[in-house]
Amino acid sequence: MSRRPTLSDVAREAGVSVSTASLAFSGAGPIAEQTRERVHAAAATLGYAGPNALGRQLRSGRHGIVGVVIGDKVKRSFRDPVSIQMLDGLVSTLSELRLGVMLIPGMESDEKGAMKVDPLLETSGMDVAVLIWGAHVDDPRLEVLRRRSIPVVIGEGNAAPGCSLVAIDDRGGFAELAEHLYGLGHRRVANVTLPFRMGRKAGWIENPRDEEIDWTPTRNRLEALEESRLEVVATYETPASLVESGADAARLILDPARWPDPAKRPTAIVAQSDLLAAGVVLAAREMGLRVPEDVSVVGFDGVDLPWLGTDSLTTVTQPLEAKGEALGHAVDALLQGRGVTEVVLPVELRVGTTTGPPPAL
Amino acid sequence: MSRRPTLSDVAREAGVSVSTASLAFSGAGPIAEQTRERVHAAAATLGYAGPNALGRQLRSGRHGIVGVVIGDKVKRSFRDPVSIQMLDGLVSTLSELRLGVMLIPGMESDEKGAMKVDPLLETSGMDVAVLIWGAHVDDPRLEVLRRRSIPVVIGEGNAAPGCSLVAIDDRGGFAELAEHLYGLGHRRVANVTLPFRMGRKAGWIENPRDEEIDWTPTRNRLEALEESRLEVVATYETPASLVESGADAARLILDPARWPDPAKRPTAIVAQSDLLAAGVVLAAREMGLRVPEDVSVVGFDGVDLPWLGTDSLTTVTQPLEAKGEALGHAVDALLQGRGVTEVVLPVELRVGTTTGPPPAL
DNA sequence: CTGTTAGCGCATTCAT
DNA sequence: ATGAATGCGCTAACAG
Repeated sequence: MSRRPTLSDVAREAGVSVSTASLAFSGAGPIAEQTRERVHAAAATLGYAGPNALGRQLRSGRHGIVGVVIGDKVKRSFRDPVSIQMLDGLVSTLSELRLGVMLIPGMESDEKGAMKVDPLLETSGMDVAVLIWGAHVDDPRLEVLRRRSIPVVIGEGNAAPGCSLVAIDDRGGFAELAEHLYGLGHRRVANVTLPFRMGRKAGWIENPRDEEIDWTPTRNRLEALEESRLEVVATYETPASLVESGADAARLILDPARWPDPAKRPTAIVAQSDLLAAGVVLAAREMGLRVPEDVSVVGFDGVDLPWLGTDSLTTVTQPLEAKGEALGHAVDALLQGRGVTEVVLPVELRVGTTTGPPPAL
Repeated sequence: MSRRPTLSDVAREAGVSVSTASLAFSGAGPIAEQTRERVHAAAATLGYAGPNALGRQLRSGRHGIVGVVIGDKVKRSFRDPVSIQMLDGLVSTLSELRLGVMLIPGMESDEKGAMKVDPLLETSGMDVAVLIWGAHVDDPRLEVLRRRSIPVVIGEGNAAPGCSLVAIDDRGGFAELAEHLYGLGHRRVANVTLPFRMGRKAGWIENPRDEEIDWTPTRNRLEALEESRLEVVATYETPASLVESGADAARLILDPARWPDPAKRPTAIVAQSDLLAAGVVLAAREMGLRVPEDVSVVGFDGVDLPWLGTDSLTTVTQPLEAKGEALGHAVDALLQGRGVTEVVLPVELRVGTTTGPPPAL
């Protein structure tokens, strides 16, 4: 027999019924030790490697797979250590629940620029989907998932009806960051933001209040800063949380030509992520400015930036692995029928070496 | 009816047989346009979202899943852009083949330090497994996969019997790198290597030839350097391809106290990866040395290091995405029954700003 | 403790 | 062009 042996082959070889053989592997019922051994022996002689996953899955109605929608190409999504650490927590947690993580790029813009949902999301089998970077309004991915009745956990995004949510207190974090700067004596700051929504280009934002901000972290962090005691004298939107983008923004913001009146120039730059902030620091140095003597810089996330050398960013740390674990627990709750859950995780201000009092005029 | 509708529900609603309804969705047979529409209409009224993946999978014997074994925790594996870019090519290629990628951490050392294969690898359903960072001798993961008769594609590792392989010409690349340095006038170099095998600590290697090197990239690159016209005056093994590890190594290598006779000190540092090389550059600067005036540095991989500023590493670029695609094609070949394949991808020397003539004595 | 029976949802024969 | 029948591999009820 050249085909892969099945449970019934093993049962026949061991001289027992299929259901008994099944019990010998699953242990989900009473079985004589002797019988069990006989079945395993038969399995060994036949080279049977245990119950076939497909059969078990069909029977149980479970795929054992959680689709993780990263929302972009892998290399773009995972250039950011934030995603990776979160994914780490998620994978570990789900692995213990015997659930595998399937990566789904999520959405691609085709030639005409139209958004196309990844075919994997349309057809591939999964028990739950996790949108780690949230959903936007009228998100076509959410529609697909709803049509397929696949329950959804959203990380760090707009709460969507019927979806579980794991968020962080980024408003609170940004408020603390602002207070820290205010306390040091800063009054005027520039803001380097994350993208407002999908497919944005870099550029100045004249009036942030007039913009439609589809991406929750961006909106929360921006609003928290606007509501602080600091005056935001310039806002620059970046297309992605990348060092280069932060550096580009800083080069423009710190250009002396932009501030004919030194009394109006910002004394600190608030970046919405650590990668952006790192770019700001590098660009500032490149321009001959000292951080924090000439300009203070703050970020958000609390990721390790080993190449920043001896500096450490003043930032707000978010519990990335815990966020991944929380996503995993939300998945579990859904699968256990415990329904939709919502969690907001705390963040913490971490003062580093990139902030200090503003320079004297 | 509160349970999810099945194909037979749709068939009944449309007044056709199940097999006809199946054809209406798969298109794998002749069907009247009218009937097809009727079935789809019935599906719409019932809220049927297309054939259930589980049923189809059991029928076809295919999971539609490729297990990608990353060999460590996600955050450690993916701190390296090399893995990520490769994964990107792999995911894109497989996505077009309607195959999902399941992430498998692979192996963990338990409390006692014993290696334990990830349970997902033991039980989770997958059509093919990809070991992106190769296999070692007597790799327990390979044993598990062989027992389960899951075909295997190995990236960048030792060829294992019965497994497909996608490798790069890193020997050739390192030979070119060495020639480049030799041509500039260098004679003595220090070598900062990748780990020799799993679970290694950082440290000097007295005699590399005496060491058992379980990891192919490390071995290839090391041997190619040893076989070059350069004299390797010091070899330092790092525990991982990280900026910090490179910096640690460089601090020791460049310590003047180590080289009482300046005629013997290395004039260039050869790192086995770009991340290591970047760490070397940063540490050298920190120690007040100019690169390349005081010491030349080369790396390997050709990844983007935006935070290196205006410098660009002299390195060998490997086609990372193409490697991922090649892994995907190897998977496809296996699935199509085209059998085991082996590919070696070319690499290319890219001269940057971190190499120059050695300093005059 | 073990065997019998009955599906899980679907795609594929083979008839008609 | 459509329908009836079969089985992919397994597990859960139930009967013994």
